[in-house]
Parts: sequence; C-alpha cells; structure tokens
Amino acid sequence: MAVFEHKQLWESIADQLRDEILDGRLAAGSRLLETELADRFGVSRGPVRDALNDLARQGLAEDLPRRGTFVSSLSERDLEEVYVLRRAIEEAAVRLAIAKASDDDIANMYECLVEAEEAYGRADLPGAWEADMAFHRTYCRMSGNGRLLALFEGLASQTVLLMRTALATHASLAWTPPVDLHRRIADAVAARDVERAISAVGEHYQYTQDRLNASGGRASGETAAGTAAATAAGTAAAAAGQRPASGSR
Amino acid sequence: MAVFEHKQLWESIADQLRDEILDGRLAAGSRLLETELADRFGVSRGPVRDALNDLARQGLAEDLPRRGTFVSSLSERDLEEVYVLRRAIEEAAVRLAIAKASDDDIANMYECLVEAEEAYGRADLPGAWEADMAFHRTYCRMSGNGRLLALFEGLASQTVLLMRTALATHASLAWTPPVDLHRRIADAVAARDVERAISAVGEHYQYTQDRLNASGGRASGETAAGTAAATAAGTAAAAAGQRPASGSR
DNA sequence: CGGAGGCTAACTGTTGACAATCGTCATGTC
DNA sequence: GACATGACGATTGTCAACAGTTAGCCTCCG
Repeated sequence: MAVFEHKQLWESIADQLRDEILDGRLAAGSRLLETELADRFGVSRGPVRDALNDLARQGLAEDLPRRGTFVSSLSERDLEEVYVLRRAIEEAAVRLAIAKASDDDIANMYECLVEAEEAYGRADLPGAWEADMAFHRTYCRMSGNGRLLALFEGLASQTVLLMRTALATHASLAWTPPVDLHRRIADAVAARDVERAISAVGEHYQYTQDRLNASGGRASGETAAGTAAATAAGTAAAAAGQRPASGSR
Repeated sequence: MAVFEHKQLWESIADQLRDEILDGRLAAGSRLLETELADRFGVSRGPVRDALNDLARQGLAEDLPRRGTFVSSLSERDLEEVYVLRRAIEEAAVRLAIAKASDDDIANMYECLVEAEEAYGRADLPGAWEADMAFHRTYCRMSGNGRLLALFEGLASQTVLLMRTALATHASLAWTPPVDLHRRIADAVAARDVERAISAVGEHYQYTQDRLNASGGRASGETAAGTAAATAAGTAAAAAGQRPASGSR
C-alpha cells in the first residue's frame, strides 16, 4: 500500500534510538544529550528534539523540563499501569477482532504463535518476546481500530523495555512467555467465541501479573539512596530523576 | 502540593489552541499555520511547533508531513474508535477505582454528578458536557493509574471536539447526556460492586453508541458490523479482582 | 476547449546561534 | 565541621534564516 513516503529525519533518529533502548545498548536512566545525539547523527538539534519527543510520547523516554531527557527507568508500578491498560485494550481488541477477522488474519495469528513457540523452544528469549508481541499485535491490528493499535505499540514498547531491565537487575527472573495461554486466546478468536476470548486475555494478564508479583517483590530493594526509596514512594523518585526507581510494595 | 512549575511556552500555546478548538472558534479542518500562529502569539515557530505536536498527539490536530497541520475533523469512524477505547479503559478504571476510592473521592464523584444534572436541567448543554467529562474523569483519576488518566484526557478532548462538530452539522442531534446511567455507575462504585460498575459502564457506552448510530450512522456497513458485534458481546466477565497496588500517598 | 507540463509562491523541515536556567563546585561563615 | 551563599559551566529553550518541497496557477499544445 505504501508509496515512498520518505521518512522525516526525526523519524529515522527515533527509530534508531528506539532500537538501541529496547536492545539495551542505551541503559535505562542514561541521559540523552541533544547536542551529543545531534553530533552523532550528523544533524542539528531540531530533529533530535522531535525524535526525543516521540520517544517520550511512547513512554520510552522521560522529559524533565529544562533538565534533559532520559531513557525511562520503569518501575514495578509502571509495569502494573502498563499491564492494566494492555489488558483493557486487548480485551476490547479481541472483541472487535472476532467480528472482523478474515481467515488470512487468523492464519497469520497462528503463524506468530508457532513462531513464538519455536523461539521459546530454542531458548531464544528475545526472539520469543518479539514473536509474543507480534502475536498480540496481530489481533490488535485485526480490531481495525487505529488508535487502539497505536496505543498497543506504545505499551508493547514499554513492556519490552521493562522486561529487559527487570531481567538485567534480577536475572533469576527467567521470564517464560505463556505460550499455552496465547494458544487459548488464538483458539477462542478462531472459534469466534467472544466471551472465551476475553476471558482468555484476562487469564493471560492474570498469570503475568501473578508471575511478576511473585518474583518482583523480593528482589527490588537495592536502589542506592535508601532514604528516598524508604519514605517517599513514587513522586520523589520520579522527580529525583534517573536512577532506576524501585516501586514500593 | 505543586511547586511553581512554570509552564513552558509551548504549553501555554497548546492550552490556548486547545481551548479555541474545543470552543469551536477554530473550526474542524482549518489550517494551523506555524508562521501565522508564531506571529500571533509573539513567539518563534519553535514553540508553536511543539504545541502543534502536542495537539496532534492528543488527537485534536492532524499533522500531514510537509503539508501542514489541521484541526482534526473527526468522522463517525473516529467516534467509534474513541468510544471503544473509552469503554475499555473506563471499565478498567472503575475496577481499580473501587479498590482505592476513599469516601472523599466518592463524595467528589457525586458532586460532579449533581453538577451535571443541574446543568442539564438548566438546558446548559456545554456545561452539562463539561460536568459529564468531569464525572468520568473522577473515577479515572481514582484508578491511580497515571497513564490511564492521560489516555482518558486525550479521548475526552476528542469526544468534545466530535460532539461539537456533530452538533454543528446536523443540529437535530440534541445530545442528552445519560445522567441516569451516570448515576448507576456512581452507585455501583460507591457500593464497591465491581461487576455492577463494569456493566454500568458498558451500558453507558452501549446507550451512547446506539444514540449515535441512530442519528448519524449511515454509510459503512463495516462500522455497523463492528457495533453489532460489540453489542452482542455484552459485558465482559472480569476475572477475579486483581490486587490493588498498595500505594500512593 | 481540455489536459499536460512547467513556473511561482508559500510553507514546512532543518540549521546554527543566542540567552535563560539549572546543577555543581568552591568559598565563606556560624 | 556543617550549612548557606555565590559563581561557573553546561544544557536546554528560543530565535531568526536557509533550503527543499508541495500546492496552485498559468501557459502551451493537442
């Protein structure tokens, strides 16, 4: 469908930075200097500004006025926020997707599913995550709701970022994508059973949150400035800036 | 609480433009010239660009690369997209709000409710809409989910814009806010009955979409199919209640 | 008279520079 | 010795200007 559509400069920059953030090359909390990036990409600060703006809009960067932008360091609280929204919109998505899905769409959905299962079988965690997201994206796209899809993209990016940082800090959390729950979603959509699809999505997120509550509670204590973490939970940490903030629970 | 936090230039500009768009002073589809606005506000094009960016992010303006930005002219399809998302996130919102709401919160919610009813009684439609939105915003804020609230704000703005244009084009649509349905939501939240609250939200949007389909909805069997499916789906069965994050303040 | 092609004008994308602001460090005082 | 005060450096917010592209119009040809 697409004609050439030259990408704007800031778009290319944003894509590049997005990749680096999600790959982990740009660690959470690291500073994103406008001048430095402008120098690095060989452009002026304008496009860099726009790119950072886009990243902030998507939740991958945090912009503190007059102080700079930093790679988002998402906390468990952020994770919970993201998951609540993902569950909400994905339940709506399957509801619509079932009404609109063509056979091709459903076949495509299953393709993503087996790809994820294979990647997981190969112990290729990054690949499994990617395929996992592709699966979720499939029915979000099927919904035919552009706003919903855009919203999903942002939340998915934040999820990936968060998973990466979580895995980096307490490596014991060997996250296993819930492939069987995915299959239940897919089957329900294929059977065009709205109720079952919605509850399958709900179960998926229930499982996910349980997993994270189980593993996240114990390991997050080590955030340098003990005083801040102990007393003022969210707001102080956010204002203080770039250290990976620990959620309080 | 808030320290002074001086507003950035672009923020003031965005607020001003937002007001004008929602007031109807800037008609849907009208062009937003960077140079002209810069001249008008007595600033350079930079802050204006940022402001327009923000408006576009919120869905109030549309940015066509290399061609300019225009005030969004939302169609019925857009309306449907917005309402699907609003329903999804508001169902999630009441679920959380019930777990976290203090008595003050609930009192505040009822205040918004009676305000809306009074405004509607006075045949003050704009006032009723505003209070309507304030009511919805109440429990979105109660959810304690910042992302959810931000999302709601954007969708609410788009709703207002759309209502305005719809009312302008076919004036026969004398839109009546569903005050009784609002009260059902409020009562369910106050009673801390999750199931009832969620289904009340669902009914609210069901009613709203029916109203709009009745008055506006010709063209596109596609959207009609979508609404029909959503209708048939009924209210989602929520999985077991999730643990409220212990939390802020 | 209708359509294709080129020209002009205007606007956006991008650039480099200036100035205000914030954080950091050093100094002075209690 | 610890805290408050001041200056410095660095970085963002803002500005004015340049260049490329787009839309509209006019002309020319069939």
